[in-house]
Amino acid sequence: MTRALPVTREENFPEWYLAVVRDADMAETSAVRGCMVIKPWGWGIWELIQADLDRRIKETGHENCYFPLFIPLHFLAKEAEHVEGFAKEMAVVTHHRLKSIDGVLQVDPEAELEEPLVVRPTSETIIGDTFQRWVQSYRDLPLLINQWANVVRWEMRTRMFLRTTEFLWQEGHTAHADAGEAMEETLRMLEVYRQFCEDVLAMPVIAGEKPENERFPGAVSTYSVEAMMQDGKALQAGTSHYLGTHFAEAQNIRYQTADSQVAFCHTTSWGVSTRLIGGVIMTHGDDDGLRLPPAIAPRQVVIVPMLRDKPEDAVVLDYCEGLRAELVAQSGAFGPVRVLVDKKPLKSADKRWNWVRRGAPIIIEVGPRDVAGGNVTYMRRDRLRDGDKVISNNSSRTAFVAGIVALLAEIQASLFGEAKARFDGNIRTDLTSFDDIAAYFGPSTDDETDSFKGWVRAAWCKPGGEALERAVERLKSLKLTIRNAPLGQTGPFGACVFTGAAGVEHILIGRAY
RNA sequence: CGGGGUGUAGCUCAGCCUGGUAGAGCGCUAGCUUUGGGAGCUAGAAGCCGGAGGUUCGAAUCCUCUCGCCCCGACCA
Repeated sequence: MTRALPVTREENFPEWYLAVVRDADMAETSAVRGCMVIKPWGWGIWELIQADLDRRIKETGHENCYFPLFIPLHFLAKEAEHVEGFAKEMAVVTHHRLKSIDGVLQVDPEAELEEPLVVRPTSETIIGDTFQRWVQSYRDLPLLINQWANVVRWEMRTRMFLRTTEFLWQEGHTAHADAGEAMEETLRMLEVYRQFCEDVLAMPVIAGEKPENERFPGAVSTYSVEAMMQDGKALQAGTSHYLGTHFAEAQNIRYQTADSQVAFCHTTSWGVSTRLIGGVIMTHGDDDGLRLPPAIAPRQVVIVPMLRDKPEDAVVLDYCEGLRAELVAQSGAFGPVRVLVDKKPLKSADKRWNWVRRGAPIIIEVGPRDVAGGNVTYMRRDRLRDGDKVISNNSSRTAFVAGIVALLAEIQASLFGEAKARFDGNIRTDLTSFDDIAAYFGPSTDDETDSFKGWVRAAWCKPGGEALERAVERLKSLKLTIRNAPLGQTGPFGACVFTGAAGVEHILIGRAY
């Protein structure tokens, strides 16, 4: 049983994940603790994610801006809950100069800033400060802004793509005249994320509201899209917050209404990050490496010429180039087909497996026999093997070119279908008491290689305050968390799994990243 | 910040107990063979053994201090 990775998902899921990141050439650790170098293949995926999502953000009326990396310390002090939420994980700039002292380069003690600057963990405060100047009248509303940026959160434990000290994201920030509009915006962007995850990343998610204890610091309500990884754990793939007037009051974002009253704006914020790439890996990856949905594959078709350092090579290369030209002229839902002829002076078998690990949706191998017959011999990354044997598909060149757009769409759909079946098949709805849940998930262990459990969908009475804390503590003893309360629920609901009282809605419970 | 582990070639690690001045596999480079599939053989390049101090004729190895990284816990997109 030979696979392209040194470790299988079954053997050790966390190690498998790291092996994919490394062997698919996506990213590597850097000299800076917790920060990663995103390599061309990983970056190419991110660029495609950005391009598609950026279009969706603009289509819903938003404009891009850029705000500073540094935030004056006193900005954060304004919203109490917000500070408390982030205080423990901030990078702080206190000096502006270095100096060589006794031949050692060090921070110049005389160059201390009057007020420290924090490196943004998120930009609510500095954007709020700007909005306060931009918003004067109801005619300025709604204000719909987005930015693509890096942010820093000084995390104790990091994991490539899933949780890094510095990460990349987009953060949308909007200001509205009233609660209704702001809530509509919050849910609109949540729906944009849901569609994006499913249609582009081929990653099924459930959109819902986070329980009180999982809210964004300073938010009135927080919503998320939650994806299920292949080890059964949940990944929060995107969030959208209704901030009420909390930030507006803290930062004086006010406007004059049509009848000359002064009112506070209702604001929202929403974001997705490079974490999505981690979600793609753990949704679609297999024991041969990454499998990329064509929509975000930097190269959808890779042509590997079988070169032998002989004169015949020229004919093979010509054929490859001709095929490439015909393929890139095809265009479908994902734009013009992205094709690479891999001419690197490596053995063709090595190149093939490199592209298998990277997850290129279609890998074509061209030898003299294909050239002579006008054929295309290719592998589909979504259906690579039959048992241990690699499946080799054959087609005439003309038929292959004519069918490439449909084939890519089929691969996109098949990856989604596979993930969706696993997702739907692993949400238990028949566990109606906490004891059932405890028995199902078993005792808490430190071993991350626990068997696949998926999630539980159960009714609860939506307690708040201390009652919620007690429920959360009980779940915590099983390493479980409440992921969200799915939107669009209809009753009736059974008894609350925590208290036995009448349930008011369903929540999703599972282990999480 | 608590508990555990670990730093030796690009990577994974052996050597350390019982001090004598550095090894393997993979990768890399070159040559030859092989050629519808993750090949074989031969030769070669590559490490002041995390850092500082000490013991010693002599330290990767023993002692002291220090730094980094990994795993587990508290925190999180």
